[in-house]
Amino acid sequence: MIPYIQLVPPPIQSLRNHCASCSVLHLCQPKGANKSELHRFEQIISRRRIPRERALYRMNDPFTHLYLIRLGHFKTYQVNAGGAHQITGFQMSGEWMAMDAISAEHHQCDAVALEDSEVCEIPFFKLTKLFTEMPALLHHFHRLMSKEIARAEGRMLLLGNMRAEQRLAAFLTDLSSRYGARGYSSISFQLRMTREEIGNYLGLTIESISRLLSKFKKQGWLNVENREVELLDHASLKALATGVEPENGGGKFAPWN
Amino acid sequence: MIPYIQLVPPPIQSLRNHCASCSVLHLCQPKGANKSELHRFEQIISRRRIPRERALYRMNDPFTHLYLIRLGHFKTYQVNAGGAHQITGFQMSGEWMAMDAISAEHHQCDAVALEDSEVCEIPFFKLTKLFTEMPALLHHFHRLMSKEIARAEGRMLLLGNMRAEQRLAAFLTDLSSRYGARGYSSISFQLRMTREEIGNYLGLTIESISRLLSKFKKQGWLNVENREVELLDHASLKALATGVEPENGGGKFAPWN
DNA sequence: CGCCCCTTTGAACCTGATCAAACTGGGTGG
DNA sequence: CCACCCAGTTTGATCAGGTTCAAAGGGGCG
Repeated sequence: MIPYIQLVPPPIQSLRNHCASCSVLHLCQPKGANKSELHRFEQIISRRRIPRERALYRMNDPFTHLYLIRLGHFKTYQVNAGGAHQITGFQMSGEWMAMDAISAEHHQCDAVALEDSEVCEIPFFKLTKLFTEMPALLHHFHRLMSKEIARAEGRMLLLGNMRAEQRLAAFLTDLSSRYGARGYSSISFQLRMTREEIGNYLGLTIESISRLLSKFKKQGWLNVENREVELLDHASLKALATGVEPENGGGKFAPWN
Repeated sequence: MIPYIQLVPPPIQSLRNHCASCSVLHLCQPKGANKSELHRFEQIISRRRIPRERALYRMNDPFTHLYLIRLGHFKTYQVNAGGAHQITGFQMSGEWMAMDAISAEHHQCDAVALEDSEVCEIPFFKLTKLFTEMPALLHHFHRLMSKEIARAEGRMLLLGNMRAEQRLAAFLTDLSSRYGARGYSSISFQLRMTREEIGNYLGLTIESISRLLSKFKKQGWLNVENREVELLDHASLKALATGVEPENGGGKFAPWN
């Protein structure tokens, strides 16, 4: 286990009740939420710090809370009967976790912090009570869940249809746009995960990821040094990711063309 | 386009307002829904027939309704910029569709009937109004959406982790259990989709599907004749699907073992 | 009966996996 | 301070699963 600096937990007071000034408020709450609504929300939530490599929850844990990442990055992965891992997602600030657990009432995957992180912990039962009085919040919640389904469908397209190059390009442009949406640079960012984790996420091996990064670098599409990435030719990466191949229009997996 | 028998639309009366006797009521409504609740639900829905090969909705159509399949089978698929298709799911009676469209307010995929089918059409806006008065229905709806996310994650594991054999075994055992849950035989059923569609769904080619079916047949695990399937050794298929390989415990993509 | 689509089967090929080894950078201990 | 260590990464060589290309074999419907 890699050593890391254990954060000293601050007094609990400083970790509560500051929704109005929260940096991910716009992702957590619907537009136009008023003060009294925020206040109600504040009363049911609590904040929690998760050190790097630590699990927020594990598969089969009973489901009680939803989580919203305030700060940091997580990975979620499933483990099958044979012990093989599959990373189902990398989550960053403003993104929700554990919505897949509502149905079975226990968690469907492990959620592990990729760096020291902080989450908002939202008791699902209490949240549903709020829904009856705050229809805008309910609708917002439905959109969030729906988005999660749509996102998963996009990954099916990636894993079922794309070749290795396309997968990595899609991965990088996805990260890029998500950082952009958070006000960070969309062309220069740091990978929070290892090559191995990227490979697992994309259904490829670590060697393939390494080779592809070298290839993209050689083609002048990006710079990469350790975990520091700089996208130099976003257009080419995006074109590759969206399946618009210069050579032939379609790619090998396009039986209906 | 394959010709099909166009059903003569029955009088609209016979297609409405029979929730209490609906064969998929238990999948549509929460347990213990009472008569008055059912009646309210009946008032907002309508039934609709979709002939084979016809689309229920198409990608980018504006989202207005959710759909519940009463009878028949559908496939949903996305098309990327390069024209490549990816089938994201095969849906059967009692399953919901279009929950991925709530967020973007337009459909994320095409939904096409694999045979003459009948759906329940549920106006989403009116449904949300019911939620405020019927909390059990709301919770049921949340479980449905959550289940959809969990199902998608399962497919990620399949597409990212499993080899061809495992994918097909997982596909067959999944169908088996779903038919079983509907009161049909779980060992003998008819495939509603072509080999090509199965291949696309599993990220494989039609030739691979054909070869694998032949192989399974040769191993005595199943009988298959055209679209008629009979599972003879469900246990072996299940073991293969869940990643418990007899040779080595884990499979090639298990870097953390 | 004959067409057409779907499917099966065979052979060659290729992408990405596997196996192997060297390299890197940061942390540790002498 | 430097040698060492270790995990993560890069790069090379070989291998193989699954695709691609090709052609023949049904089955259903006109």
